[in-house]
Amino acid sequence: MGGPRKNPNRLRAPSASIRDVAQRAGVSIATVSRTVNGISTVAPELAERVWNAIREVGYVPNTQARALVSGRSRLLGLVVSEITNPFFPELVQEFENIAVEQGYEVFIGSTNYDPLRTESLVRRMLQRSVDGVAIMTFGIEQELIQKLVDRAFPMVFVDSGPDMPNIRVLKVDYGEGIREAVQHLAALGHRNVAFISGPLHMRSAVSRRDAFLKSMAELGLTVPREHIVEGTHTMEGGIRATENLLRLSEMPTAIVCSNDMTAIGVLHGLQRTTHEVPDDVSVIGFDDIHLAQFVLPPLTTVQMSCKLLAAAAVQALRTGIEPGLPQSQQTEWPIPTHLVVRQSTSFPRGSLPALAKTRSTARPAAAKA
Amino acid sequence: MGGPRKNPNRLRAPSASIRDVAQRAGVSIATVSRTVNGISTVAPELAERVWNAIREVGYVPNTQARALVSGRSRLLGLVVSEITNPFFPELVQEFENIAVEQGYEVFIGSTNYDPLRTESLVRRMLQRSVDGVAIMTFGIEQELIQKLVDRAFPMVFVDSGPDMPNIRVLKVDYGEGIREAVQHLAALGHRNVAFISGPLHMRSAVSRRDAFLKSMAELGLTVPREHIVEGTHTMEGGIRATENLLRLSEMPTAIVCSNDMTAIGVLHGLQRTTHEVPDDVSVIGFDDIHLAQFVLPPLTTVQMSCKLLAAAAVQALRTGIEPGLPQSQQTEWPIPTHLVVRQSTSFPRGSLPALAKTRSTARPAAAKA
DNA sequence: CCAGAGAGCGGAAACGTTTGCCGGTTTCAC
DNA sequence: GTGAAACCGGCAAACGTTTCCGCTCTCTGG
Repeated sequence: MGGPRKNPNRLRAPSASIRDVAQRAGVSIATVSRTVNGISTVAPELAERVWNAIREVGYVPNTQARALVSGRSRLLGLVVSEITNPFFPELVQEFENIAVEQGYEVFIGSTNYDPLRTESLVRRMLQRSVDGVAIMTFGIEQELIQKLVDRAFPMVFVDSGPDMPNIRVLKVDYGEGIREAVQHLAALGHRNVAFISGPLHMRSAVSRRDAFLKSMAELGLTVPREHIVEGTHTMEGGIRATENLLRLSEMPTAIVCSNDMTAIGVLHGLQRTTHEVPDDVSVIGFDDIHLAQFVLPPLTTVQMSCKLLAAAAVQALRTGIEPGLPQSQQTEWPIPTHLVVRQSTSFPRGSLPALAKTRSTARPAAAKA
Repeated sequence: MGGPRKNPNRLRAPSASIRDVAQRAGVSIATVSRTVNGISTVAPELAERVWNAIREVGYVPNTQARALVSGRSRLLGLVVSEITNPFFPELVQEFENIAVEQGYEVFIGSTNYDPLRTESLVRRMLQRSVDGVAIMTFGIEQELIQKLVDRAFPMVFVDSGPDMPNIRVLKVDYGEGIREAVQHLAALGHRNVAFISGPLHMRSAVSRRDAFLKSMAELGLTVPREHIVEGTHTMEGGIRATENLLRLSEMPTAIVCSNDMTAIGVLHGLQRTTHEVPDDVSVIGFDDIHLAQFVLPPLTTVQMSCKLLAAAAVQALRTGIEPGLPQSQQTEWPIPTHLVVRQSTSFPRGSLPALAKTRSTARPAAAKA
């Protein structure tokens, strides 16, 4: 009978420990441990007895003790830039699902673009001894990263991490999806396409803009400088940028946005000034957040799959954490993007009026290069 | 010089331990521990020496070991219903800020309204031995809760927990804010006000609807049954509910919604059918999510402060965790709600046209009972 | 001058695991 | 029948803390 506990000042009655199980099953704690961890050198009928004992005493392994002795916490850090931006909760959700599936727990934190906050966040993660961390944001202090790299700490970046060994990077193929978007517009007859970028101090925002310019150039389409406006990746930014575009002498017939929130802002900005989408102006977003399906009109957008992103991130981290895994040498993980055509894009205003009537049935598919 | 570690198969080089500090400072590990934990029986100059040593060797206490021996993880569980619903990220953010401020870390999980998922989530939290959990959602299995109650496990519910001892409840005062909303509308001249509720299996949704009916009754205003429609607390639900209201012979001049996403859906539904807000119909939301300020028109809404909610939740949990704290007997924590007037409400269509012109300057403040 | 109290510090036990090592039992080929 | 090999399972040493207990001083009061 498990004797009385020695330490009287603990908070709550501790639950059954490995010793209780061992006693009940009539084996040593080592055998219980091996059984729980699925180590094959335990005889089947003994394992059976252990499992029964575990069920009977209601044993739950103590994570702290496990982590302490094994040096692994089975905890993954996930750093996002702001959790209140609709794209991130979806990512967090998927990341968590996948991590849990693989037996990990997730430690989430958002930086709010604040370097100090970021630093303290990473520090807190290390203090909780996460096994690795996925940095899905930008602007983290170089110095802090260097420290982690030196300790061979598993890290994953999105898009473009610092160019260091032992760092894995999820390479999002912006070009692919954005080319599809541009070609979709071109196929519809648009020549005059504007782009609202994200804040240009973000490398991902720059990548998206450059992908847009490249795709336009490929089709021999020029983009006047005033048709590239800098937004903020928020609805407000989209609204403001739209106001600027509306003031132009030659308004574009289509607007491509660096993310969906911007595009939704554009939708609002246009509706406010009684421009119809897509009849007067076509709008394309980027990300394919959940909301994109439910705005009016449903947003045509370039999908960057949260699921793929999350799955790649978890997988990449695991290759850094668990030595035996395949792909452990892979440092770049490609993430595809694709156009999803909904109802915010159509023929340019005034062109092909006959076809425009039947637009909803005659939706052209995205053109492939 | 700290001899070589015994266990060769750990992942990464362990960082400095309490022993390294002790050695460097020429004291025992007990003294280091006492210094770190601010126990006053350490002589000042010794403490000084210890702190120096800590800085020199870059010591960071090992959370796992701490938790193992002290029985406390300084980890709080936070269960929300769906992280992708814009209200929750804001709550999560605030909760995290406050928890971290008080030296806790947060273990977030979302149930997606799935009882199975909820159960496994709570189980995972217990396995990570959280010190307490805030359940900001509904539909959790009674049985599971009972188990936790039996273990005197600190828990906080929003709104209405099971009526059990040792459970703390954040009592949101829906009546207050909703009365302000209704009186604001009545003061503007509205008599004919509809309500779009949340899913009625949620007790909070029922509470909000009842608060609305009560406030209307207080003013002697009747609400025909078809002016109460059930939504889903999502944008889609708001759009659908609006479509239903528009089909009615007698359309309401104002619509109060059970949450902001619903109200935003209503905005879309009305714009789609060329009804102007607020000139044709006034709309009021609930929650005051960040987005509410940025839709067009900016949404008049009842604010339920995330910050207050989060602060109360953390504080209530702490009273259950740390024995010495004041307020430890308090089981109900009141959360006030208040109307925030923006631009989605105005005089009813057709009435007071002269005043309506100057509406933006003549905005009436919320009436108090 | 001495007894007793207290302050300040160190030794060591405990927390609940994982895992290296070793000893015992079986199996099988010769 | 014997030896080696394979297989299983137990012992005990870690992991890095907190905290109890007891020892040594330094005061203080008588």
